[in-house]
Amino acid sequence: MTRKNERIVSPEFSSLSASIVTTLKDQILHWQYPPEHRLTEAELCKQFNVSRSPVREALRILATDGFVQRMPNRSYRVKQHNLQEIEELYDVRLALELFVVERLATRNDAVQSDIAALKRTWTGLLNGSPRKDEELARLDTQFHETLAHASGNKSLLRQLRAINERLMLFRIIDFAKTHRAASTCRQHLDILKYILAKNVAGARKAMQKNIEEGRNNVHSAIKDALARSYSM
Amino acid sequence: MTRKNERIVSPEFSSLSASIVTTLKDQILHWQYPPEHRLTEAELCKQFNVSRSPVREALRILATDGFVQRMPNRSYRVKQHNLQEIEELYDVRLALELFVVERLATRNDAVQSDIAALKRTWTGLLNGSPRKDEELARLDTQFHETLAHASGNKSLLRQLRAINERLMLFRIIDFAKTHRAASTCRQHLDILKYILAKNVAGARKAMQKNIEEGRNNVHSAIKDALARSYSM
DNA sequence: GTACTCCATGCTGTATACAATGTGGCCTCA
DNA sequence: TGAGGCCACATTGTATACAGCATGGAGTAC
Repeated sequence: MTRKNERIVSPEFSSLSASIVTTLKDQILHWQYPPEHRLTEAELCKQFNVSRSPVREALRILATDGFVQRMPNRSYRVKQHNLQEIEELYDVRLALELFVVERLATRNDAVQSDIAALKRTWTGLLNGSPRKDEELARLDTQFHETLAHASGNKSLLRQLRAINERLMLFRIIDFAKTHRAASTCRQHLDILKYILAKNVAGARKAMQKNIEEGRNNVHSAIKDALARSYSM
Repeated sequence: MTRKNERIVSPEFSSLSASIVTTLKDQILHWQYPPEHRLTEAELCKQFNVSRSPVREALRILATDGFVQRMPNRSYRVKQHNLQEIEELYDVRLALELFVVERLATRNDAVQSDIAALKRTWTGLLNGSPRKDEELARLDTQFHETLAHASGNKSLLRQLRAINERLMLFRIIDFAKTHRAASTCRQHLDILKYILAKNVAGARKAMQKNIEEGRNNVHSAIKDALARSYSM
């Protein structure tokens, strides 16, 4: 039996807004709201059974994280990522991650354990049973973020995380492509190999290939989707 | 004669919080508040003669922009950038800007006018009369952001701007170094030269040298400052 | 003198009331 | 019939009241 004023929000969060943020992010990522959907404060107040203060705060956070678009003195709307923006984010990833592998291949001080763990994981994935798209997308994200972590630059890692959060939607599309899983495994193992061999140029090339393949998959998938929606 | 309830905030901002944000940023950048200084909402309410709502919003924005540090359920404090964080930010700059010059040197489509304008500006600065540190820091920032703009990646430009905002304090330190102005001019002109010559490796090297010199200046200046403050 | 408890205080977190702004529809007038 | 002005409504911006958490100091036991 639910009491009238019971909170919908998960208890593991100290503040209401933080909980609202994660819930909304999750809902947006799972297409619960269509792009361009209008979000009003009052509506969310009812949905979460809280007052406007935490809802407002959550919306501001979502806006800076790029999940919703704020229109001053009007409402918010679920952000529609256009093709160009996605390409741009993939390029920023490229910039950051090429730097990461270069750093790792140049001075690999205390990161050997991280690299070794990744090697085990992705060798296992290459030979193991197939996984769900969403899980692969998550593991792929984890691979790239682990490398960034190993580079020791916390600021860079934070930026990369923010980008990956926004791209998660499209990474899932990426892994819907057949054979993408196997090719990702091989590419990831390549990257690790070059890092361990301290081959900077090779590591950069391997990383570039990996990211560009993802970008191309997403690009064509979205163009197909647009073409289909126009023809309807 | 000031009326009792007159606003201190500038009128060019639609919202109070936006005005508070820029004012506080400016004050923090000009050492109005010492690092670690505690900022309470009530105090700022009095200072700006507004209620807690816009002040709270402003503080959240400043926290995500890295100017203040939020301590949940406690107050905020003016962020003290330690040496490691600054180094990290310089590395993120490096990652982004190496990508930018590579892009510019590879496919320089419609950016010729931007590049040419920068060339004029910095040739003039090399031969012209000396400028103030703060103005040089501003011009330097502008140089790097113009290149990012010319690369056409709006997301990357936004990230770079955010970083530069945080680093402005230290860029001014950088240009306090004698001869830094002249060497910056030469390095900037070098970068432009290699871009126009479509020499990717040269452009990358030149950009790296320029950024690293700034980083080293800041590094030694801060270490000196710390040493002095410990000996007092 | 030290460590522990408890409470007062200051501050943020949340709720709600009021002000201001933008939008859409209706009405009027040419 | 079409354009422009005006008003009502929906929604955000701002102010304020109340709740709850965190800290530090007084007081007490040992």
